[in-house]
Amino acid sequence: MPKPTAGPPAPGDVPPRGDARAGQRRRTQARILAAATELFVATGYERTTIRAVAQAAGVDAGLVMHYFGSKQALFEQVTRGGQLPPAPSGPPDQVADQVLAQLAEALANEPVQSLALLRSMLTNPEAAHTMGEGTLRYRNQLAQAIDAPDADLRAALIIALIIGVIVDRHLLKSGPLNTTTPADIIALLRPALRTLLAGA
Amino acid sequence: MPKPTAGPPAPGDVPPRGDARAGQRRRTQARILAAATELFVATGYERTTIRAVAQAAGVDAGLVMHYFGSKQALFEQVTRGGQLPPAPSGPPDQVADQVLAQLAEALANEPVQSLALLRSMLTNPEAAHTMGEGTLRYRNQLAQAIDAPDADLRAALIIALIIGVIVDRHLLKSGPLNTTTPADIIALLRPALRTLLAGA
DNA sequence: GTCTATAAACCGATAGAC
DNA sequence: GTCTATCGGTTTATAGAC
Repeated sequence: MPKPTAGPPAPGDVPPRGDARAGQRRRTQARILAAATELFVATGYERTTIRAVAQAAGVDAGLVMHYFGSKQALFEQVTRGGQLPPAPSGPPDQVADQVLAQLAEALANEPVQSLALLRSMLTNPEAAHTMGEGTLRYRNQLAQAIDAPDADLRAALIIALIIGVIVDRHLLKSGPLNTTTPADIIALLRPALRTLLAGA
Repeated sequence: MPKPTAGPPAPGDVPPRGDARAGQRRRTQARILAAATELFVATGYERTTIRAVAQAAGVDAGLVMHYFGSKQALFEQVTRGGQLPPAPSGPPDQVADQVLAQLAEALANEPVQSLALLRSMLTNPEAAHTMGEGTLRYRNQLAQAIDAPDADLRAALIIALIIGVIVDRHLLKSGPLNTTTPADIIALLRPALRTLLAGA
């Protein structure tokens, strides 16, 4: 069956004036982007094909290329905006609560842009590089809130813990971490985080 | 240059008796396995090609298939034997030290079989499944050493922390975690681990 | 025991019809 | 604005020569 004809042409539609065309284009682009996000998060960069994205969005593969230029550019569009939270600051006492609040938020609502990056960070060089830049920024600001000679190392361990927890819950999904409420998780993590933040 | 002729034929060699052939075969298989391990660890399952493995081992691509049957079977051969440490037990007080000792060992010497699995666990279903089985076993035994109603969750968080640290050090390699001695790392981790293990 | 040749499938990307 | 057709490249895997 070479012609599923899903959606976009809309046989009995209004005559396409300039505005209607632009609107149609925006909506189709958004549908492609949503489908690409879902597939990149689910299977990673390498296993996600332009053809599969097009099929999931109900359009042709050529159209995806026409709108986004290349597979790499499409991936960058998906992961753009997946920036980490504004980075905690202030007195060391409050930093723990801020970090835990951000983690709880990430555990409750799936941050799809970040998940697309996380899924491919071990196998795609571009994803690894983008992730590295993001964590570097976050780590530096986190280290400033730690009053200890090994603040950098402590910040790095905190980030490793956070990434491990998020990966387990949203990506690996194997174990108790994805059936437990965020509140229960951060309650157990609070004392551990305190020991890593306690510099002075 | 279609004929690098690297190694195996050995022009002026002894006439291949039965034993010599078997020895040659074993050595060639070992070379292929070593090359495959290196590439799987470095770039993951999808980006590692049979052709690249063959070239790195100095043999032909057809020979790799002849010996191992398929790419998937080759990957299983590489990751087999990558079993986790015997799992800690005993009084809760000693468990922390045992886990930290195992982690220090994994941080010092790269456990290549485990690293091959870790590299591909987010993008390859088989790798994810094998990892899931391994961590399930380890988590159950670890939970038995924790005297608390939420022992399973605590064990899962400990594993998430360990995986996060190992991934950062050996795979991502971005940050202070891969330039710090294992002793310094586990020294910072000990108090955090204690809070996660403290059930009673 | 090792390699050559090739099959069969799939990919990203391009050019152009409608 | 959307789709058809296709090119050129790469992959795993097989069959068979030496």
